[in-house]
Amino acid sequence: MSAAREETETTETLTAPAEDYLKAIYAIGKGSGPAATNEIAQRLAIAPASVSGMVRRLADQGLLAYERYHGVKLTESGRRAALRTLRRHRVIEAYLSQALGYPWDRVHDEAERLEHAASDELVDRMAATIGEPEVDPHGAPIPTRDGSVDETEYTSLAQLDVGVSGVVVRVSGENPAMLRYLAELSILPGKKITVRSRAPYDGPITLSVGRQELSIGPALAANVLIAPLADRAGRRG
Amino acid sequence: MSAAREETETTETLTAPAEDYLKAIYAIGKGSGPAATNEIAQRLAIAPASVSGMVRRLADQGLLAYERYHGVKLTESGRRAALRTLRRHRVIEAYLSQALGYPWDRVHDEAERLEHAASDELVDRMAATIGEPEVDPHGAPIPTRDGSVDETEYTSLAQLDVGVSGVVVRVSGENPAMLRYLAELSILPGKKITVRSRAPYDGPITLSVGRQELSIGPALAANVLIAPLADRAGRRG
DNA sequence: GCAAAAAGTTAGGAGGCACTAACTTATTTC
DNA sequence: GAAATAAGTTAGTGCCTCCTAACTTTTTGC
Repeated sequence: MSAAREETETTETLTAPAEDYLKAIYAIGKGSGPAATNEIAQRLAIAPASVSGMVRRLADQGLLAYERYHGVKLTESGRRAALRTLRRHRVIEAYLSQALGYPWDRVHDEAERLEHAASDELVDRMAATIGEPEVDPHGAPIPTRDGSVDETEYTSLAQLDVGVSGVVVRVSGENPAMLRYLAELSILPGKKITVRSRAPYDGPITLSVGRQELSIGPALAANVLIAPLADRAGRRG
Repeated sequence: MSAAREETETTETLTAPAEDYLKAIYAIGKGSGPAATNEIAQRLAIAPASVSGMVRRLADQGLLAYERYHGVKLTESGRRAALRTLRRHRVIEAYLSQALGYPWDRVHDEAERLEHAASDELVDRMAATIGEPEVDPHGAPIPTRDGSVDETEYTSLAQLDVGVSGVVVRVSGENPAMLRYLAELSILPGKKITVRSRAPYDGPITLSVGRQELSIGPALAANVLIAPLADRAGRRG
């Protein structure tokens, strides 16, 4: 019977750290599941002890459902706030890339700061200017103004069976060096990929991209999300 | 013999409030003069007592020369930081206006937040995209990357003699309602204006803008900065 | 099912930045 | 030049967000 401590929920402006927490919790829980204190701490690169305090404050604002020792979940209001921030972030990324020629490995860091400063109006104007994009430069879906997102879960390249082909829909992870490397290999959203072989014990995965053949480690492959094509396995191997 | 407390001056990133203080001090001292505690407080809409503490911290960082009870002055390093922020602010205003169709009465508030979040690279890309503007939408000069600004002081419309003509170079002040009103009257940077008459005791000033004749109060006129044209007084009255 | 490990919490502290109240220093003004 | 006024300062708080250290609860592994 945890006392429901609601606050007047008046869409008071959130601080930048608060928005970061909500984004992290959303990402962990995929929008609805619970998030563990340690995981939040790890994502935000802060000490777990710091999370307890902040989480309590966010719960007091009605953004989180929090039960001591049992992680947190976003409330409806928290989810909305998280999606608003996510929309800002991704629209900004898309805008930086399309309108200002920002390199795809650097849009993330810039957007990470701007998302807390840009007004909704600015974000909407950016979106309109580049033709209301549906995904950011990494292929992540952009939440709509009214808070809905495509939450389709794609298979990662690391899980794809040998012989299967698919289209890269998204690259998760924001490490610039990794993004540059993937770009070098031409593993980019929209590209068609076929898994040629997979070495056991977490060995390298061989694939064809266009007319190139290359192999990458499973850690990298796990960041590449694929929409499988009609499975014509056996066509070759 | 005030002990010169220098800190290693390692261009550590400034907080948003710190940048705001430096901007305010720059604006008050016109880049070099001293700024009074009370005036800083007023510009930033905070209590004078709050200024003392912050000013000490900025002095400790080598950004200000501060002597108790005698106001502050920017150091060279402080001046550079102030101009960097000012450049960000004005480039962002110009970009919002030119690239995103932002209305001129609203660019200020948006830029006020973005200036603390945008990287130098972003600001430079914005500037390049709109053709390296030299002034913002209100006519304020944009500092260059290397920290130089046009510091010309223009005459305000309130001080202009009757009969004198000039071109509006800049509108100071950022009150959206005031800006909208000026736009309505077509008193905008680039417009040619002639002072027709001036009522005594701070009475209204009559002027022609284009083929319109209108009159405004001296408080408003003080915000309109003019580059006088060759003085052909007597051409009319 | 109980002890060890893992996860999560509180306690206490620090720095930034604001506030009010009370005090000190400068500046006016006669 | 001394009293009144203005300007500026310190003192004491509070909130936000982070930290480390020490403690508690939950989970795991045998």
